[in-house]
Amino acid sequence: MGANLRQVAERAGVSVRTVSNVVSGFPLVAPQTRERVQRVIDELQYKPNAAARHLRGGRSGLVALVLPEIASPYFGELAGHLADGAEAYAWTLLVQQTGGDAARERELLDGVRGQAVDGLIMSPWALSPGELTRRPDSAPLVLLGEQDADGLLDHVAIDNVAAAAALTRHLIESGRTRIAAIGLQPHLENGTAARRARGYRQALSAAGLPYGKELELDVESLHRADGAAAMTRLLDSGAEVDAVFCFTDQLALGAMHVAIERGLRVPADLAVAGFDDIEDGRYANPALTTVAPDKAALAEAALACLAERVGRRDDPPPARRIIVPHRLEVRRSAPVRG
Amino acid sequence: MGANLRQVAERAGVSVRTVSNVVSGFPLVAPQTRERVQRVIDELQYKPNAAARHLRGGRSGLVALVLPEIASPYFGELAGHLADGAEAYAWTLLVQQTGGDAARERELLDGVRGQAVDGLIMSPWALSPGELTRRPDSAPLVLLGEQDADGLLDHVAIDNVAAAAALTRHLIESGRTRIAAIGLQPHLENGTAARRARGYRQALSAAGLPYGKELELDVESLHRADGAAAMTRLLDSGAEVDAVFCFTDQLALGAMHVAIERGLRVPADLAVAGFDDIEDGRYANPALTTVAPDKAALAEAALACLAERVGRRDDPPPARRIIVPHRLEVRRSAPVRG
DNA sequence: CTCTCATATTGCAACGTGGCATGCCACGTT
DNA sequence: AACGTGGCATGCCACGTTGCAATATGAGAG
Repeated sequence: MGANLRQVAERAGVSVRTVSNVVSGFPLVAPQTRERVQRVIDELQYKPNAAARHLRGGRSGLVALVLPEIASPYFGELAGHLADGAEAYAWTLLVQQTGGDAARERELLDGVRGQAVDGLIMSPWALSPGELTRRPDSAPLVLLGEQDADGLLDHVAIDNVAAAAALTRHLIESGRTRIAAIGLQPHLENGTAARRARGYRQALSAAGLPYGKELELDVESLHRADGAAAMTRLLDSGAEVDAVFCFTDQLALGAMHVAIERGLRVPADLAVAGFDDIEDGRYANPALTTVAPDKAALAEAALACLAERVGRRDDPPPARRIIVPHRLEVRRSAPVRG
Repeated sequence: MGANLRQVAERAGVSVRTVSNVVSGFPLVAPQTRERVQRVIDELQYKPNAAARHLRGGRSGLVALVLPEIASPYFGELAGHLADGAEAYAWTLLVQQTGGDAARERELLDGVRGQAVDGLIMSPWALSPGELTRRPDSAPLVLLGEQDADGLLDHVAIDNVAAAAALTRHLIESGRTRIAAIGLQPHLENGTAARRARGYRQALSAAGLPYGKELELDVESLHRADGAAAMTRLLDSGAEVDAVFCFTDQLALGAMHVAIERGLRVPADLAVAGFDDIEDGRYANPALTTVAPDKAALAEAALACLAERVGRRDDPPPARRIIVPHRLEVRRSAPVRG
């Protein structure tokens, strides 16, 4: 165990309180006292005790990141930005995986580690907006991804409908007419897939192109294997397609892998596009066309939003819906002219 | 704020201590008392206060995972396993990124968040074995990756020399004779790259094949971009090669991307192999041959090792070197016969 | 009816910190 | 010389929990 305030105080010949004042930067300390105390602090390598500070002050300096899976590249990259950004707020990030399980999401929502966090940043999958809203007064919460709980909970996201529509338009403009979608998740409350599907259909419909059940493939989860399985189903179904819009890059990479293994040329025979702009997509063969959310901005906005809410617990600001920018990344898998 | 022990005690008409006994499962509590207290606990939704427990008991229930970059797929997957496994020990994982920076590694090694963690699991890059060993009596530490600090610090790893040699032998057996290596990091204290290089050279030398500076490419860091840059250098150098062994899958994916963009056929013209078995490699085009460390075992071993050390702080066990299994994953990028 | 013993419950103290209120001293003013 | 002022330092307490030791209760034996 390291030294505590009392030991520093005894050694410096001052009271515990004075040492505390020095440590916390309280101005009314005589320069020479401050210096003497500081010397003893350095000598004994005193480090403030986080537990005591937390108990006394009610702040732990911890923020929980609650997400389905940290191993997923999108969340991994986001977590990286969040961990970096958290430093500016003197926060440390704590990772909690839900696996997309409703019970686990509920449990973590109610209280991560017995309320020991200052706030939560959560990417909900299985929980409905209603359940997200109906929660006891525990730590402040900021959601990642658009939520229907608009006006009730803070959330930070990109405009999924617009982004999906833009990407679909890009496929149409490049000459594709039979465009399938992979990644619908009707079993999840998380509305992200539904929003991307809406943008996809809007764009097709605006261009007078067909869409319908045979071109829309559900997935259980968002791993590459799910994308691969969906692509297999699509190809086996005999449906005529010249482009596939996958709702995440991981799905797209799995789908593209199967297409290539089956002898299809990407993009000549089949254009493939994804969503998320994960690093893998950039170096895939061919490189993956995708929607690139500004992840750094997403992370920064989530932290700033949470910080504001934590700072004003007595006088809570109204719930905010923060939309961060995205851009289309056109790469070889679905080029401008294909 | 939630209810505390005192409030539960008053309401249940017992002492604070008895409520504590109920909560902690102390056996000497009369069944009906236990039941009555439990009812009040449920009523008030009492949740133990983590800060107070931490202050009183000295255990925070937190374990810091200190690594270069959480967004890197290998570390992301490992973190996923660690977070899952941590639950069995009632631990929560806390993520700290170093970016491979020596100063940052040193700082985190000395004390993450003012000693507020029960232990550290760290993947050092820039710190020398000496510096790792020479540290004050802070939280127990388990290192990921082989370390020269053998006998002084716990570490959990695979046998890098053997794995690299096995992979190189596989390339040789598949008929390759000019085998390059991408991924040496002479500027880092972390000996992993050096170990893989040693295995690579051993296998080449045993087969009577050439190796040397022109076939060994340094990288600054381990991103796909570094692999891509190294491959560009290699191809531009005019060196004759028919296989490339990259010391991580990320490097391999970057390298393979460049090779394919340059019109090389993988594996016909150039076999590419990686190391780590990240999910991207499995679905790359072509799928990446690699060394697959047993990441779940790695995580489990690290946690078990740390748990033992935390449990016996007064009577510390001798430092352990734990080697977990790996296997060769032969895929299309470097098949058996190519 | 008392003594013993096991079971059940309790009060006290302490973990290290920071808010609050107060004490002390020196210095300048009346 | 007495008084007020402001800078500086301090003691006490509470945050919520658990280890320790002590006490209350009831059953069974002598």
